Amino acid sequence: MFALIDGNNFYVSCERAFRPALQGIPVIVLSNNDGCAISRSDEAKALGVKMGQPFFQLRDLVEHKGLVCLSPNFELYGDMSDRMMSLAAGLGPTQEIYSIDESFIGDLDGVRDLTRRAFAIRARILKWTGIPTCVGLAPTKTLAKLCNHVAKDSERKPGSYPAELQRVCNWAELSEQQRIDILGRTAAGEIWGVGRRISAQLAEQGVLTALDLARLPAQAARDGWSVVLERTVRELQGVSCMSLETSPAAKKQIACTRSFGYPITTLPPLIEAVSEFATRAAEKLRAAGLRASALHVFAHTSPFRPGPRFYKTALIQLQPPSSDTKALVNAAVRGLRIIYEPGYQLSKAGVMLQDLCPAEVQQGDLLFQEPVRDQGKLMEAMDKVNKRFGKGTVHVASTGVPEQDESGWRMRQERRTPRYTTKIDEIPIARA
DNA sequence: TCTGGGGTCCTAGGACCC
DNA sequence: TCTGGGGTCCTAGGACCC
Repeated sequence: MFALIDGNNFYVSCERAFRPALQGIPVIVLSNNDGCAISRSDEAKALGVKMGQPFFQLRDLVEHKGLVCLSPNFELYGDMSDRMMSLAAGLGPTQEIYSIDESFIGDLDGVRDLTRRAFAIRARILKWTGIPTCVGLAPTKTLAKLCNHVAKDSERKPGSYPAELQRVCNWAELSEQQRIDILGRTAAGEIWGVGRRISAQLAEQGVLTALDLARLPAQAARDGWSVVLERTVRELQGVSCMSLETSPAAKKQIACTRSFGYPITTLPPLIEAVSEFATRAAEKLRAAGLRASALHVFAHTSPFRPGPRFYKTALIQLQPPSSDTKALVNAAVRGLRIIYEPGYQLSKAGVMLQDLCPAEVQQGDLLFQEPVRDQGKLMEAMDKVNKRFGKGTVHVASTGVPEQDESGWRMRQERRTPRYTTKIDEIPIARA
């Protein structure tokens, strides 16, 4: 048996935990650039705010319906997540932290009173962190996800599922008829692993509900789609195909990418932005104890706006593999100069580090020893200073950036205060 | 004016090898 | 001009997740 415990409207719930005045009103948390909604309270969902909906489309709701928009505070959410996860771990012997707001608990076979224990854990999480959660319990991860969805929706949308399944839904305690009923009420696209594309293709074949999907022969799922969908079908049929990943897999890629507040049309601000991304990425790389052998840098125009399209990436090999900010910034800027072409309104850029390897120097790996040792001290000192005094206190200068620069990127950097958010002092703050 | 950021996995197709 | 079959590796692109 698996449990899936996850926080309801997680980022909004984190904000609410410290600002009770946000309870009961429509609230959303916006993305980095205040670009779009990334977390919505139930009230905001009821107003029709969609996940990922751009902020500028929400003006009316802000003005006329009292929608409150908050800029994100990812450090807070990370802290709250840690607390929630350690409490959730109390439900069973093994835990997989699947995302910032979800964890699977495994090896629950034979645990007595599982449903009651699940209620107790969610009550404890609510009491100690202020985060409301729902729990799905089932013999496969996919069904646990479904049960979690049922637990949430039956509370949020009365009538969608039987009311007694609110908050905690245990597949093992359902009758065959109840299971069929639940699967039949759930759209195939709601199932974990079935996204927009595949659900459209399934619909063409007459597979509309989770029940239809569960009744699809596994081989047909494989032949018509892929082994991924086949696994999903089997899991819906109660055959566990996905095990618990208790230790996080080694990172394969580290990225830092951003959309710009304004389109960028010239090279200097782009160099500045990309240098910043490479710096952030290098910090993450060192924090993970890794070096990168390859760096991708990309820039592109907005897919939402008319005009000439530009979408290019450069791949720079790093030999020897490095975690040195100077080396990574240089590589990123070099790549950028290769792909850059004037005449485009660039909306987004980023740096991705790939082919990661452990930072420890292997015995006999003489080639790497000198540079790694030298870089190490300086970078370590930089990380410490930046951790203590704030991001970017010490940084690597990029070549070729003019002193004065009135372009979009800098404007965005200076506009630290979000375009629209509820001011912190307008809302009472609970005890920390 | 304004549309997230960070990931993973799978597959198809090309290059290359014997 | 005719022109095998099987395997591996790599990469790009697609699809998905939160």
